[in-house]
Amino acid sequence: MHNLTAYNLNFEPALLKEIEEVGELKYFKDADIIMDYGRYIKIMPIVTKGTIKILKMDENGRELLLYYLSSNDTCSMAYSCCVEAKKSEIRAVAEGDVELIAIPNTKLDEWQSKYPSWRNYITHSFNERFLELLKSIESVAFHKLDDRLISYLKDKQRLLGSNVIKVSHYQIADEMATSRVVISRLLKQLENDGKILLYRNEIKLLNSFS
Amino acid sequence: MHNLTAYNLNFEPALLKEIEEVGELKYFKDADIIMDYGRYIKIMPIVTKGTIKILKMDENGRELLLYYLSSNDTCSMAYSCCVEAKKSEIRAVAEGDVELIAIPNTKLDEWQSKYPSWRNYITHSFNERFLELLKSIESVAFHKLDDRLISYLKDKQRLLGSNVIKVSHYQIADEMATSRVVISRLLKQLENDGKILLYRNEIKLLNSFS
DNA sequence: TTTTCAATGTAACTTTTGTTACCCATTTCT
DNA sequence: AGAAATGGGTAACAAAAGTTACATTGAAAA
Repeated sequence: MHNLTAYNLNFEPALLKEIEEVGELKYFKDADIIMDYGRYIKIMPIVTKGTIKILKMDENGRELLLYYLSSNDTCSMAYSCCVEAKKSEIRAVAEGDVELIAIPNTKLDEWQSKYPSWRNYITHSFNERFLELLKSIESVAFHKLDDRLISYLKDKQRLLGSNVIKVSHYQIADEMATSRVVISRLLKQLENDGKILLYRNEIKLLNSFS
Repeated sequence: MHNLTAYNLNFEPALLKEIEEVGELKYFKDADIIMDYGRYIKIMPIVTKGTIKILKMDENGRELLLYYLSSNDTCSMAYSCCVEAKKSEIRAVAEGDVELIAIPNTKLDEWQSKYPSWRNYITHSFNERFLELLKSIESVAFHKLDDRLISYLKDKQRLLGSNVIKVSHYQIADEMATSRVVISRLLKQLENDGKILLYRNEIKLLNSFS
């Protein structure tokens, strides 16, 4: 029913059966906050449909988009928070409709001892998230805003599978932890360079963009 | 002999025995590169003495200090690289003399199924490293250089257990991915504010610093 | 339709950071 | 000792990013 095999996770039948039994399907809609700063987490999510964005916030309320989770992904933060009963340091927000399987924290360690495929999955997830954080650090530490903006737009493009990105300058500024004026300025520059077209709440990436 | 119990790791006796058997003690001296970009990793280190710094490098050769590993810590990157046979994305460098136990990659998964304390240790390590990366991102994304420099100095202070930090402006600039002139300028400002004293290859943090 | 509001454009200015260039002092090498 | 290398101070300038302020435009609500 949850049909995780379809997504190439290669879980053992016995594990799939257990997931069927204890995993609870949950649904979220655009902009729903799935996980938040300082909140305790009692379930580990496995995303089955849609996209979740993971954000880090500073004391002054500015945010930074770290990475996206999509089908088959899980949140490593959630895993260790569950197992160690710690508070979340990040915020997870639904981008569009999201479906996920919620695994109760009581099962996580148990499955680690029983199922090699579960161990693989957890290790693999941690590694992927780790690499994404490294990419994120690289972006912020080594690249200027114009480059980062281009990366941001490319990520959106890949994620949406479309050259038309429906987003306001405010949203971009938020997710990149800068101000709207700066983003507008850089976007206008990209438009002047013939790489994008700007409309209200919409950016169109031209062929010359990539 | 390796005496890991002394460090509060709470491994089961049977696991300690296995570590005694297969773990190999390795020694490094200041500035030795323990792990490097693009290199395959076949062992997982558990630090028993000294400090290791973990760095990320960009295409142009600039580096950024991510965090330190000290006694009882392990490198999560190493763990997943071992298990998944992937190349390292980071560089690990000894700060002073370092002793570590090298665990062969063949044991990592096996112990996960056999020893709850090993699972705890791995999960805990991943979480700690994850949180350090988040701190690192927060620093670079949300804070200005002067704040970051103060954090840098505080970290060194804590690590060395001393108010006297033996380091050149060049080194600081390297680890913070900026230029020497900028660091000298900011340090001089801190000195003028009466927070530090500057000498050749040495910075003394005054009481008013913290 | 008129009003209201959110989204964007843009100028002018400040602050922060990076760069270049050249200085002097100390240490190390020959 | 003299030469060379390293570490640090500082000025002057350039580039990048942040800030403030205000105008314009399009969309939605009254």
